[in-house]
Amino acid sequence: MGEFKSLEKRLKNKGYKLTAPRRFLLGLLENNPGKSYSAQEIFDLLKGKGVDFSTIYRNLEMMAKEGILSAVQRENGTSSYELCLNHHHHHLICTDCGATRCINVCPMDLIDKSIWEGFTPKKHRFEIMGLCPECSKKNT
Amino acid sequence: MGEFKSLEKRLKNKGYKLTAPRRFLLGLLENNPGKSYSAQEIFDLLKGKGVDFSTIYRNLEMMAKEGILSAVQRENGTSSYELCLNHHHHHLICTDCGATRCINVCPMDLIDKSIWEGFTPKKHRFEIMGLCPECSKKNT
DNA sequence: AATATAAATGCAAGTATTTGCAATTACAAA
DNA sequence: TTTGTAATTGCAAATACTTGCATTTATATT
Repeated sequence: MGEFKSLEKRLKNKGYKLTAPRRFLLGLLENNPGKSYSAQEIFDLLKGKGVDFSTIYRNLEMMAKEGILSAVQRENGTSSYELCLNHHHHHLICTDCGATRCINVCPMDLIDKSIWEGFTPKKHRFEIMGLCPECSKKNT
Repeated sequence: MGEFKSLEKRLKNKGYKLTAPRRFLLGLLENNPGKSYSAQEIFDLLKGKGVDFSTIYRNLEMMAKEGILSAVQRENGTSSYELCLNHHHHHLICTDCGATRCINVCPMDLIDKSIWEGFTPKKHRFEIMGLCPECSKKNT
């Protein structure tokens, strides 16, 4: 709740308007911490609110760019998004049920700086696909 | 050349037919080691050979699954592919000119095993986006 | 509270990706 | 070599993703 309010504030501080679609979107993510959704999934969940797909799509991209959401690439290449309340982190992604779990290790902190050889790193992507504890048991 | 022959053999050994589109595809990648191409780029380069886009698309996916090609996700989400002659590796990707360079460090070797907590890792993705040495200079 | 105005939305069109299927082709077996 | 058969292809249709633009809406200003 407090967190939710502050997310709306963050949007406004960055100069964005606080519209109904954006409230729905943040509300959904806020009420499901740790879950990540694709644009299509959010569209389905918000059916009845009359929000257009493209609006969801554009807002997810915008919020990811602004650092309000973090984007996770699923195995099939589609992007999913979740609230990014904390600091920089990566994800374990269950290929069976889709659950994600944050991990705090970042390979950029671990690798040897000598590999760059003139390359200037800006961003990176690191995701681990596999089976979550529950699905690991199921699939034995 | 020798390598090329063996790639065709690997396809046959796995039970795939050696068709004209597949020869074109492997030939192109073989002649441009270290370069990675999207399906669309290969389609454009093979214009005149009369190969359908969907054929290229499906073969790239197939060869990636078979470990003949390695798939690299570009920043915008589209997949590009390159010959995967060596062992497991990751990439530096220039966001300006698109060049890729292989690196041999793998985060999976570096991270602490205690993070799994019941999760069973199967695959992972690790890519570093930034500017290659040339583009680093250009953009100063 | 009314108004001006720039941002955001919904719609529809555009592009890109993926799939189903009938026709074709590689290749194993005769 | 010819033939049979399943894999593969090209085409076209179906999805999925992205964008342009006229209309609407949030909000700063009066």
